[in-house]
Amino acid sequence: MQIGIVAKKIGLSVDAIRFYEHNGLLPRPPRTQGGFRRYAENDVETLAFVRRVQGLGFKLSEIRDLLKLRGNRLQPCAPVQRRLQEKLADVQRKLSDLHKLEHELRLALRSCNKELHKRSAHCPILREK
Amino acid sequence: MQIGIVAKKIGLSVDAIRFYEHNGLLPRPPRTQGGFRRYAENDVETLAFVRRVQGLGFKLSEIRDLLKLRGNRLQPCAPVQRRLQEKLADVQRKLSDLHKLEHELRLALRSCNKELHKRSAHCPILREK
DNA sequence: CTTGACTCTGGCCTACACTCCAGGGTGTAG
DNA sequence: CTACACCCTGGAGTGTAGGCCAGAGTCAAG
Repeated sequence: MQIGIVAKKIGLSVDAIRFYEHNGLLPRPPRTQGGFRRYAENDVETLAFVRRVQGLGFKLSEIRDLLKLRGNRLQPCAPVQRRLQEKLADVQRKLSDLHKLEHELRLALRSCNKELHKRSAHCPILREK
Repeated sequence: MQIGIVAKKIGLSVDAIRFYEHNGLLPRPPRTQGGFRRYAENDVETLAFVRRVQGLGFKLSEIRDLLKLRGNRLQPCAPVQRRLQEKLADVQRKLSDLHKLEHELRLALRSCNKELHKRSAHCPILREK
């Protein structure tokens, strides 16, 4: 399979696939005499895995790490589970930050609303110390 | 006041202040004969404003925009309110995305847990199609 | 053999908000 | 007058995940 076919199958750009190879997320495939990359089904699965865990919020550098585990004969769950838990904790931190931010924004909006009722020309957000 | 003093007062780096000036978030201040920037209280307030709305999740380009409103004699609340509402909508979108992600991560963790109970050597995350 | 679609490499570009640096000049206290 | 801390400019670098491009080469079908 040449790179464009793989790209279409997986829904990635050709550039992205080459980028993954360059960054160690996909092994260098054999080449034709002319230098074209020749991929096998296996590579498609690897790319599918990459997409899947990317969808779980993992960075490419973290995925590279997961791919090492995936390459082992023994594929223990525990280290994967640890990474998932860390990621979950990250997400929860972000959620909590965003909830705080949401609260701040609501407070700011409320102070604007009061000022609108007063028909004042001075927005409290712009002036507040 | 020279730039280092302002930086300390506000809790910004000297570089950041120069960066803000360069990007139109702070007016170019008068200089000494030798070329040192001389800031007034007003500039400190502007920087404080920048930090405050940055804390509300606004980008520097958006803050530049808010600073224009702040420069007006009339300081109408309505446009500020509109921007706050847009920002709130952004935050809510992000919250919703993160909630979904949290859910996905929990599902993944659950499948790992089941496998651990089975004492299997094959992590479902690594193998799952 | 020709055509047209595909692929190759290398390198530069994007957004964001700065940080860090070299090589030089300045301000001020003692 | 001499330290020494501070400041100046311009430009490069950081991380993330690729996008886009030119100029050249290759593959497969007809």
